[in-house]
Amino acid sequence: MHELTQVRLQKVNELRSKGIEPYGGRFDRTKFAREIKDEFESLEGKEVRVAGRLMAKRGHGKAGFANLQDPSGNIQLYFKSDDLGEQYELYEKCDIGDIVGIEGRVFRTKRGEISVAVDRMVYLAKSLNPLPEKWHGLKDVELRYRQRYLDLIVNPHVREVFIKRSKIIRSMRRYLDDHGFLEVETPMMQPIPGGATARPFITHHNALNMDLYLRIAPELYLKRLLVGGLEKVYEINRNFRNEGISTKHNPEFTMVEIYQAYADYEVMMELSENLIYHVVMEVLGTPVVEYQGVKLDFTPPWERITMLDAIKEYSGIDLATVADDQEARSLARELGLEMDGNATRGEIINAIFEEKVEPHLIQPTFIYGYPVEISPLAKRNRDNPQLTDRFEIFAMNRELGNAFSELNDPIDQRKRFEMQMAKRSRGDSEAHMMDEDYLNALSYGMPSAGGLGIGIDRLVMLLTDSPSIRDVILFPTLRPLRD
RNA sequence: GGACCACUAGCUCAACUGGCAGAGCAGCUGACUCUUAAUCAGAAGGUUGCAGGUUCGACUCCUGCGUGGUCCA
Repeated sequence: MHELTQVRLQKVNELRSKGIEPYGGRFDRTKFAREIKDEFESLEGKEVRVAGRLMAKRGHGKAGFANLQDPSGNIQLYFKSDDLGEQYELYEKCDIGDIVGIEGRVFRTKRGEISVAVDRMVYLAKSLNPLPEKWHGLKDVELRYRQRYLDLIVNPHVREVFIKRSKIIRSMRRYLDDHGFLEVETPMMQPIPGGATARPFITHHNALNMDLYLRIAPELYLKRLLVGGLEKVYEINRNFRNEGISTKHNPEFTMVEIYQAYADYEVMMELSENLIYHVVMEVLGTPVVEYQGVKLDFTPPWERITMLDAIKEYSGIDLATVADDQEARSLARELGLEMDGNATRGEIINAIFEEKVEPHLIQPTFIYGYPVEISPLAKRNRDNPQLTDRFEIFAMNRELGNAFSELNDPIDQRKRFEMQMAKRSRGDSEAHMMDEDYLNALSYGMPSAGGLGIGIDRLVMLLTDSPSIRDVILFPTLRPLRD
């Protein structure tokens, strides 16, 4: 045990031996720090009760100051031996980091600082471990993630990020609720993981003696609800993907998925623009977001461009004339792209897109017309069956959302699953699995529909100017510490 | 998975080309009844991420490992 902790434990014992409880109970706060400052004119001279954590202490012999931090901000406390008598010892025994309840009178110091002159103080929690440094805070990123509670105590900006995250999600919910969508919850543990291209986590149910997968997406369950007649549904919750960790990927992350019967992908484009614009305006009060020094304007309408046109525009390559897989592969070789020997035309188009176009997509943009091979759940385009009525939202070179006209033809859906199964048998562990139960649901008739998914963490990153996804997830996935 | 970088007191950081491990904050002792990064005086605090190696001598050089970060796949 550290020496600093021992000193504090000793203080706990001393307090107890004097009949003072270091870990108090209920304390009825009457004012927040912010309120005392805002309402000073009417509060001056009045009694208030505040509670929070002591963040600084400045002693002057028979008087002293401290700073109290509560969720609204900071307020200075003034302890005076003349006022407190024997209780002044409570001040002398308190440490930075202690959580206390204070009763006192509001006043302004000679230097102009609005303060509370303490008449009574109770310990609500004596802190045993020293807090990080008051001026520089906690900088070590590893410690910030492992001990997020410390990060939240000493780095005010971090608190703001997570408050903003909460506001973003609340705003999104309210918008969807107000537009007639029903929030639902579908299984996080699924017998067949579907709805995305990703490797799942596996877990085991003992009583049923069966393996279950943590979901990679809620999509197939939400579409079963469309079959069931719930025509406008959404779900905001966690997905789990068993893949690498980066500044843009965490194994568990939050998505909103939205489905609307009788709509299509164009309706979902409008919904995307309106929803995100609404959220940005409500949370930031301006449609222009500055991210890492770049200004992003979310005012609708956003640019819309097909994947093939975007490739032509940014690389000069015209892929419309590339007819089959064979031709696509030789083109990929010419471009120096490392592709699997079995790569299809659609996969190669996508690879070229990622390489040549994505780095240019800064402002919010809809890329639409995705190849059918990489879109196993999307409806084919009427005029070009090699493409689907699918789009992705890009901003700041990264994918923010994914949407399409939902494939509701059970025969075509079976073919798509079979194509995916063929990829699986060639060793692609990310390819979709066959889901007979889902096909059965489709066979009862699923209304035509548009579906949309938006990555909440990535949206929060943009709106909070956070460079890493770990800055917007309270407890990002980390390896446990070994002894 | 690969490359590169980081790891020194509770926290934030120093330590030249290999030559006595140091400062600020926090903590401790003392002074101080309007300070606010309070001030002043004093004492204390270390397995330099871990394990090896080279060397008269390693925070520093080499190898392996751990954790984290950035970039790439």
